[in-house]
Formats: sequence, C-alpha cells, structure tokens
Amino acid sequence: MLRVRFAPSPTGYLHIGGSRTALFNWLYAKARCGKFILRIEDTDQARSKKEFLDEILESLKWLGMDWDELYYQSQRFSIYKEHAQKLLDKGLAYLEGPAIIFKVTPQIIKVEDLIRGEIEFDSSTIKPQVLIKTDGTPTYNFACVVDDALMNITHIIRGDDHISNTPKQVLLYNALGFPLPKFAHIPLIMGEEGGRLSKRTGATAISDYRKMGYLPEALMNYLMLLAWSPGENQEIIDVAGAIQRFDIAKVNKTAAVFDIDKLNWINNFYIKNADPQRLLGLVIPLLAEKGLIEKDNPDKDHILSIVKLFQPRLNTLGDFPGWADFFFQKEINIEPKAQEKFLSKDLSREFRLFIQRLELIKDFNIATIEEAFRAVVKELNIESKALIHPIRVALTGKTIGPGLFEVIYYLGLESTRQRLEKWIKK
RNA sequence: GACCCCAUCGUCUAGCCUGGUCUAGGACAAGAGCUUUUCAAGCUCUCGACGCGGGUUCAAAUCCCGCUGGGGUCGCCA
Repeated sequence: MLRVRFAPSPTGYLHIGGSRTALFNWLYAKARCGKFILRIEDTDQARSKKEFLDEILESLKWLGMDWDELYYQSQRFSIYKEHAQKLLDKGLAYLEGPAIIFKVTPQIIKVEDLIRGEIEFDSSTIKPQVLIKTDGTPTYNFACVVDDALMNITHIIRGDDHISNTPKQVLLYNALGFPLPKFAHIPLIMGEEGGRLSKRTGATAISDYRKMGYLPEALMNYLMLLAWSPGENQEIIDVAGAIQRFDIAKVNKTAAVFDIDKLNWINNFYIKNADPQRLLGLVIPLLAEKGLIEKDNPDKDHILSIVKLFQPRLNTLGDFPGWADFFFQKEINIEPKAQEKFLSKDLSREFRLFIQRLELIKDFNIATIEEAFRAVVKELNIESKALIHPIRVALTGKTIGPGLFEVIYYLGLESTRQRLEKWIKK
C-alpha cells in the first residue's frame, strides 16, 4: 500500500509552495489508492503556534485535501530518544553533553529520485549530524527519518530544497536498519523576480486567497499546472480528472514562477461556471464587511441577480463589492475622471426625456427599457453612445460595468430617476 | 566559497525518455481589430522560445561534453 505524507511545520501559514507539495502528495495517493498522512512537525516549541496550526488544517480542508492519519511530532519525543539511544548503543553516535551526535562515515551515497533520476553525494562533505539537541528535542532530519520509517511512508514527495537533506537521511535509514523509501523532489515555486516566493507574489497564506475571493477549485487547478501538465493542451482540469492522469514521474524538473494573472484567469473561469447561489453565499459577507448591505437581512434575490450580472467578468469575488457598490448605495461615488469626461456637458434635456419615457413603460423590463432608450436616441437624433456613457456614469459612477439596460432594470425606476435628476438643471 | 539541482515564447507548458512527422503546438499576459453600450466579458488576428559552444549522427529542441545563466543547501530552524 502506497503511503505518502505532507509534513508542515506550524511556524507559519500554509502558503502556495506548501499547498502545492501537499497537493502532489495527495494526488499521488488518490491516483494509486494509497494513504495521505498529515504530520505536524512541531518540535520547535518556541516557534510553533496554534494559530498557524489551525490555519494549515483549515486551509487543507478548504482546498479539499483530506488526510487519512494525523500525527504530531511533539507527542513523539520519547520515540526519537529511544532510537537515538539505539544508535548510541551501536556506537554509531556519540554524546556531546546531553546532545546526541551522529557520526558520518565517508562514502558515496546514490539516491534514485523518481523525478530526477540518480543523484550522487559524497558524505565526506557532510558534518556530524545532531540527532537530539541539548534541550532533549530531536532535530528535523532525525525526527523526519524515524517518523517516515515508523509510519511506513513509501514515497517521500517534497520540495527541491530538501535534496541536500536526502543523503543525511539515507545515512540514518541505513544506520537504523530501516528500508529506504522512494524519493521524489518537486521543483520549487519562485516569485516573479526569481528566488523564493515573496509576500507580494505568492507567500501569502492560503487563507488570504480565500479571503480575497479565490475559489478552492481554481487554486487547486492552478497549482496542478505548476510543474505538471495533464497533456492534450488542457488547462482546465478538476481534481477528479487530475487523479486519473497524475503520475509523480511526469512532474517537471524545472522551477515554476508563480503567475497571479493566470490564477486570476482560472479563477474567473470557475466563477463564470459556478452556481450563482453558491457565489451569493460567498459574496454576502464581503458586502456586509464593506457596509453595503445589512448582514442579518440581505435581499437575497436582488443580490443574486446582481451576482449573475457580474459573474462573467469577476477575477475574484473580492472585486465584487467595489464593482457593484452602486447597486447598494444611496449616494454613489462618481469617479472624477468619469464625471469630467461624460457629465461636464449639460444633458438636462436628454436625461429629462429619457426619464419621461421610462415612466411611460407599462411592463418595466430589460427589453422595454432598451426600446425606450432607442426611441429617445432616435428622437434626439444622436448616437446611442453619446447618451449611454453619460447615463452609465450618472447611475454607476464608473465608465465600465455590465450592460446599461440591465443596470437600469436592477437599479429600478426610482433610483434611476433620482440619480439622473441630479444632473438636470432646473 | 563548497556541494547539489535545473535550462523551450515575458510567464505556465507540449514535444525530449523511444533523434526525422517541429518552418516547435497550446494557455496566460501583451498588442490590434470586431462586438456600432463601456470592459474588467466574448470572438478574431498578431507578436513571441529550443541560453552559448563543441561533439555523435545522413539527420538534434530531442543523445554526450563543456561553458554560461538561474535556483537550492550548507543551523543543536523545519
């Protein structure tokens, strides 16, 4: 039975890189009907925080990565000590005060990596390794090996940055008499300027992406595409599809740059195709937070219509409150540039006529609004756009937005009239 | 600095293992146009890459070597 693990340290939030490592492990487990084990590496008591642990667990759940078993290294200190004692007894380690140090014997270590092929190391360049620190807690490399062996991990899938840890760990497997697992080192994700992911690019917590209005399936889809491809020029792929096609050996060796534009495009795709009811639930807190609606008693039908209006063009749900604010405000903010460009001319006659025609409509709907508008334009003998843009700015405060007749319909006759009348000179 | 990893459009990638079908395909971004209602949506088009130098071969993006470039690791952090 295949067993993989994701072993985050609760000394920081789950970020893009970590979640991608988790994803490849999880995907591989699902693809091979194996188990996905979550191990919290909280041996550094001072830096580990409950807050981080909670965020990691919640984010993994939100992304849809469920685990089969969960362990905490902080609960296993006696196990590490025990194994360190064995090495001491065998004469493979020595004491330095209360600390236990592993002797590294000079040799050539060959590691077969599932992604990279054979990697060779010379252990004479490796210093003696601390197993148990002076404070009695195990070091990373030691706890990691003991746990991976005891938890019967068959495949270690982790970031590239662990390649140089591998020979040290192989030495420990051999010394402890444990069978070697298979290794697969996936490439790191880099920031736009190269190097580690910076705050600006992708080091942000997964929970932050959630708050910004990214959908979990969009994030998962994007993450999959970093160093892996389903083939056949496919960009959009769901978890089920990926499970069918994923193979760790097919993962690229090259580091990938995190590109927020592509993530946005994918997120837009999933928003476009999402059930509006689901989006409604996600958007209500965002609107309430901005003070645009009453959280307790939102007009769900109305908001739902507006969500549908913006659905095709949203990159993130977080864009929604700012883009659709005019639907919820009594007094709208008009962009100064938009006002300057479209409302500096006196349009009293045009606006007045349009209001009159709107009021005459018996069955107020999008089609009849357009009809009325076209008639006004014809009567005034002007171009549609000469009136559409000023009206849009007067109603929404913006130069861009959904179709004007939809806007008028969902705004309603009363608001439309009020907003237009502000620009009519008596 | 030492050790290790990597190298196809600006970015993500297909192709590389099993050389010829590659005048290198797709996607994001960018640019242009259309949509005579905007764009942040849709459609169409354009721009744009095998890092360099040696081999091997009838033939190399694909195999080998070197260089260069980028990245990672060298903690009693994980």
